[in-house]
Amino acid sequence: MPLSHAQFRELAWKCGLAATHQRQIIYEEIVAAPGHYSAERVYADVHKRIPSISLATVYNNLKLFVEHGLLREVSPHTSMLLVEGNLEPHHHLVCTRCKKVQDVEGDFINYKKLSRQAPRGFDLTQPLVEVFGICRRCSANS
Amino acid sequence: MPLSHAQFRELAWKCGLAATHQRQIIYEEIVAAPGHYSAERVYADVHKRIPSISLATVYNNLKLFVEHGLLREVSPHTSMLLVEGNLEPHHHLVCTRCKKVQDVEGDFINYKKLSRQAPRGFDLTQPLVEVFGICRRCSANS
DNA sequence: GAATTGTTTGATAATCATTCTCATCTATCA
DNA sequence: TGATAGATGAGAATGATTATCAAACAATTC
Repeated sequence: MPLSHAQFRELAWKCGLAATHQRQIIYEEIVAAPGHYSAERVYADVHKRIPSISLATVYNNLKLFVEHGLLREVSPHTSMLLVEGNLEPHHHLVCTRCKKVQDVEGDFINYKKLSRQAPRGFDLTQPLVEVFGICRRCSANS
Repeated sequence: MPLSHAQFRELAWKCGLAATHQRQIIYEEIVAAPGHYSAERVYADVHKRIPSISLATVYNNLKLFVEHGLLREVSPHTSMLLVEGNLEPHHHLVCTRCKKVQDVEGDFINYKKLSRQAPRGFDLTQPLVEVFGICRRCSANS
């Protein structure tokens, strides 16, 4: 999904972010294919196109993109930053053993009940759910 | 909930773990009151009773207890190890901003649908669910 | 209850993802 | 053009966790 610089500039503009070359390449690499991307992975990919890129720049911009809603953080709770470009509502299945994350459709949740059970004031306008279990491969090896 | 050494020995016995003094105190400190305990917190509490305890020992034993089902890991996905003694089925509400975790009753999930939607082979026999949102305090400050 | 054997402990070093620092660079506007 | 704010790159710093390893201990056997 190669964006024109103008297109990216407009996107960044809406968020009040400067449309730098590094930002555009970082964004492109993530949006190019669906999936969950670690900072290291993004760094490796972007490094092929901008050899002088710094890992800190990747981290800075991933966090900025997430803050501004251009990317989604796969799990706001995880030990490793993972981002995804898929902004459609969906949830995640996480393997307790190997920590791998897979997407799952979300209509197994009764939102009415959930918000009734949540403490007053807890904002669930865009609830994101992570379901833990054991993936096929890990349950085979045990 | 002070356990006799004999009681703790029996508990450890079932898991094939030696009933050391350190282990008993660590376990007692967590089971004494409901709540989510970080390794540092447990270390601080246990340190009052066993000043020579090492942080590594706390980590080792928390992980062993979790492996053997004596404690539950609050989030298998988090950057900080948190454990709880509450083994009753329940789920967690996590604030995306401040990362604080609260308990929530679990019957907002349609397990039938969930397992239909999960990929074949994904083991959901004891699903643990984390729901992300924004806690009252954080949504007030924004 | 002493000897033996394997496990556990404590101190500390190592690891690893992430964040910080700061000098340099870049873009944009006055 | 020069000034100003923001972005970048290199590497050091951080902080939670893990690894290492000698010394201490628990459990089993005699």
